[in-house]
Amino acid sequence: MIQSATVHLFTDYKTARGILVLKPLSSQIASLVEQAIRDAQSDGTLPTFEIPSVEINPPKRPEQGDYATAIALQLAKPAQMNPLDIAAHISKRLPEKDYIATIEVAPPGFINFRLNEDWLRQQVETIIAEGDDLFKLELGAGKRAQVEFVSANPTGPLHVGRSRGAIVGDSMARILEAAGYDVEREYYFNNAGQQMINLGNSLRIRYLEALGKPVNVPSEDDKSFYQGEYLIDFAKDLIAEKGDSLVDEDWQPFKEYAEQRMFEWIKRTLARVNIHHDVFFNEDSLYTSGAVWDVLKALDERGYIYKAKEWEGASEEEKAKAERRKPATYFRSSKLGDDKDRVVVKADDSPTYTLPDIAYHVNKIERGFDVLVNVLGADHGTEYKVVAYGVNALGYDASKIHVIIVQMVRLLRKGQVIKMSTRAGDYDTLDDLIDEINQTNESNLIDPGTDVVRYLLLARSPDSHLDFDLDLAVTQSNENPVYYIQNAHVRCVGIFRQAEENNLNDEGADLSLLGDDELRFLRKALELGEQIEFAATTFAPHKIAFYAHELANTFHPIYENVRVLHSDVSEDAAKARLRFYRAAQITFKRVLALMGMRAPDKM
RNA sequence: GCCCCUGUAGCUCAGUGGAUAGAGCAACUGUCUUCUAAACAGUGGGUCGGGAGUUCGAAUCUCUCCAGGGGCGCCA
Repeated sequence: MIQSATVHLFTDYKTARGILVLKPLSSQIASLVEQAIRDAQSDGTLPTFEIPSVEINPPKRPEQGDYATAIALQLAKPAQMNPLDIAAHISKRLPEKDYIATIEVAPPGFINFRLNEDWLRQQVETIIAEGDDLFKLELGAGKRAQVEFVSANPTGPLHVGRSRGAIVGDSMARILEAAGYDVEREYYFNNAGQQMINLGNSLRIRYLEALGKPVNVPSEDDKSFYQGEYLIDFAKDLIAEKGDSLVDEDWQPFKEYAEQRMFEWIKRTLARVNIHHDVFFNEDSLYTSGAVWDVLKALDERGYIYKAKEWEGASEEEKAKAERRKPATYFRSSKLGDDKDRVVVKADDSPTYTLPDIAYHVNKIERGFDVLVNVLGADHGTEYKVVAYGVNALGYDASKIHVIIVQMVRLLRKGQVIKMSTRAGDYDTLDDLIDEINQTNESNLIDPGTDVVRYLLLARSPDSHLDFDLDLAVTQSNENPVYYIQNAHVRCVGIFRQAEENNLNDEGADLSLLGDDELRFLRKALELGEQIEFAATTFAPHKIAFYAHELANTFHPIYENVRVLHSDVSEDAAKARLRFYRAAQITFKRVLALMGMRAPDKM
């Protein structure tokens, strides 16, 4: 009964590379409805008007079917007709499809679709056939996307605040991959600025201090000194390597050493949470290539550049001060809608961050990506705005750039907020956080805290401020959604482990033996396509985290009811159920992978 | 003062202009000799911050007010 079952969802959709791709049911139904409206228009039943995009969603109540649309209600005004009549006209023109059992019109004008249950049962085979590529969509097939995220300068270890953007960015990349895009992950950094010189100087001080040389260790008030203890460790390692041979050197060799160590550390931390960048883009290359000055020249040619000593709104004192200075170079962004003009070249002829940032985004666009995603922290909120003005001013299309602004993370321990600041040294690193979760976890997983961190930092709208509750993160019970989801996968694997001992397999399973419980799960599992599509097109990776929880929430009650290895379950039923759990396992594995999490076999 | 984000159940949060606003946790009551109880079943819980508007229909869109967070540098 398993033969020929895998064709239904993806018959029409193959990419150039020959990979099978699925199309979400809601999109398929939406095209049917759209066509039906067009048909009704061309035979004169409906007047001519522009058809809005047809939204198909699973309704809240099961008696309203599996999918529903309110399109007839929306068309009431342009068509100047009763919505119920419109719905009737549309549903009459909908073609028969193997996956649809019934189409009903419900007042005040909804069209409700119910899936064919035989077809639904056969999707067990589709899911198994798709495996790790389950619901790889055609949406981005043949297109390239780039996600830029983390982009922290190597001045300190990755702290929790930055980690949110890291997790969100990588999850976004995974979702775009699932949507069919060819995805590049990029990390933009600068190792040439004042911050890095400060880092070199700070390490030099720690180095001299460790050697017992007379040196003043700056206080916490000194913003140019990095207080972090890690520099004391670096200094010791440096002495072990080079002895006291560097005592007469300036900041330079110290900067190089610190940078290299710091980057290793950041990359190691990122690798721990399953994040790997394809490209590390150094801001400095925009200077050596001349791109920065090209941008300035191009802006100037378009009349967006002027020189001035002061800015509007300066106090008398500031004006007096400015009189004695050389003029700075301004970008006339206010002409494009900005609140004020921005300095792009300082009086000392060095550019501010704005100019290379514009050059960088121009560079990204010129590399030919179809979609660019930029994950930024809330403290950089205005930055992208200025960059977009600059990119547009140069005649490029800034609308290709999608910015995800992630709001702040606060770390809570026993209800108390823990302050985080890289420079002051009282930072809380992502490594520390993971280690703390690991310490209280009794599972056999390696580094279990990484999955907890990935989920908890993802499962919130980026627009929402995030309180990371450490007390919740370390609980190993149903309070913790991470284990709730992973446990669903563990339970599936457990069945197969046991089935093997009992010499039971799922070959030749008769899927018609699957009942309502299994159907409920399959309906939810088939929503994954829509979830991926929605998360990818609205740049909202947190959707997948919520969906994962809903899927587990559908699964666990079924697991209680639908037993495989009970004595009162017939062998045929057991085979069919085993086949079903194989599909369930694949679905959970896929969803966890989309979030960069592991699908453990045991916990 | 200006800009951005947030305000939904006791707590933490979902919610795409549509049908009776959802989930988890917490609280209470039950369920393991059978594939992991890190689970399941059940109960209670709401002026969707306030007000006005647009709409056949608003938690969702507009305006306004209130509260919290972030940003307003010739730092990045």
